[in-house]
Amino acid sequence: MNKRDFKDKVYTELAKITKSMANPHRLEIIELLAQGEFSVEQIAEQTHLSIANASQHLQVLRVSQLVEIKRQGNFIFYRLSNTNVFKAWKALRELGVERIAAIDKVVKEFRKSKFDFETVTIDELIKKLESGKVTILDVRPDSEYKQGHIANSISIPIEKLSKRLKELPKRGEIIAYCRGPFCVYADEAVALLTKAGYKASRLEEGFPDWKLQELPIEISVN
Amino acid sequence: MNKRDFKDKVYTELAKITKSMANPHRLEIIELLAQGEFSVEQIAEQTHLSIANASQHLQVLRVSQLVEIKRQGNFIFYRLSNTNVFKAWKALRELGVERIAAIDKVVKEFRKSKFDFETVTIDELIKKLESGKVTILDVRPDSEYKQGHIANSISIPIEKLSKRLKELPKRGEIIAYCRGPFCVYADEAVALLTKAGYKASRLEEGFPDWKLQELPIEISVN
DNA sequence: AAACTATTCAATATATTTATTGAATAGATG
DNA sequence: CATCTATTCAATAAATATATTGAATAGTTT
Repeated sequence: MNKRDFKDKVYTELAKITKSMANPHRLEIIELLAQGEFSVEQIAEQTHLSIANASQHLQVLRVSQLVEIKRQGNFIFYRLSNTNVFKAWKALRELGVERIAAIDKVVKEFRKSKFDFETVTIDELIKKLESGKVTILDVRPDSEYKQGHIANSISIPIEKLSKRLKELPKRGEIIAYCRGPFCVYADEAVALLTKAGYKASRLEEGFPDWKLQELPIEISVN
Repeated sequence: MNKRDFKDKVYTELAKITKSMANPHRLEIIELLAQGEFSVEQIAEQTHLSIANASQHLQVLRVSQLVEIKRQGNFIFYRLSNTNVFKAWKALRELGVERIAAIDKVVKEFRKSKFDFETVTIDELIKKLESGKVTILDVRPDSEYKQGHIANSISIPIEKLSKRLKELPKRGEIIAYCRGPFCVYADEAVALLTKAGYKASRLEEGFPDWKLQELPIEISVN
């Protein structure tokens, strides 16, 4: 094999992997799977795809080895095959937000139009935890919380939050978090909490970002 | 704008960026531009593309804002618009090498068939620099060396190495480096040096990886 | 073993991506 | 101002990606 053939092969393979990520639905699936395992049906529902279409996209990800499966009862559960997959998604996400004004604009405008609150980064949250009284609130669905959450966080899925407000301490500050920067559960939570008189803000990033930094997490067993 | 429209817009924009990277030639161009600035002609030559084809690929990268241009005399020079572009490429590269056996296999087989030497990682090089006598050798073309190189490295472009061996100290160890893990200049250098009786090995990563870690670098002015 | 269920496959039409060719352009040089 | 040169554009044909539909499959449950 000569030098040129070698390069062609390597870049072609790398382009295949990149192509397998280069689709809006597949990126959304990757972000979802960064939370844990999901069946095809769940993935289809969360991403607003038909089952057959979701399955096709999952096959693409599977061929390029970005996801793995596990059979459980009648269901097949998909998960990311490695943290490197999330790392690549995160790098693309950060490149996009920083480079493409359109993305930053859409995110900012959507948030401002509906919520307009300050956000807190992971670094800022770490500092807050050292000094003050902070309650960390996980507003993702229960199954995602169980598969891994920030240590000492409280789980109240967003759709139950309005009825379970009394579980939260009135004193101190509440930081709500969810799947990632494009997930709006935490925004909705902050809106609700602020209206109810709490001092609340959202974590800019999501649980997978926290986990990637090897910050303390908990997993529910059974 | 509702939640779904918001998500669709964000993921569509991110997929556009990802698509703009998802081509073997464009990935190769990105890795090349991580070394510095190049004219369209130079890019076409380095990547074995026709000028028109290279130009088209560069337009794709330009539209998605991954590269920027600068006019100088008759030439237009392209460069990466931001370190986030290299970060994304690096993340994809590492995902590929770790996930896709085909890539790792091609790289290992190509090296073994022609060279079969040990490699040194950046972390290992840092340790070596602290303890022993190490000569760092940059075998990239002169123009790339000038645009940035590892501090205290010696520049001998690969095609001149055989005639300039006497410039290198016989005592101690020589670590050769070039553009990145898929660049073979450093492999060729190690083969040549070993044959000439030097103790030599190549740096696994390339100059951009060293720079990204904010390790000491030098830039030639004028 | 039959029935059931979640998932995958296959076929199709449409849209997008790619390399090639040759012409057009914009800016520099004489 | 005319000429030159590096780069870009436009048109094309071939290849690849996508969503939809309905049928097929593989594994579970009864």
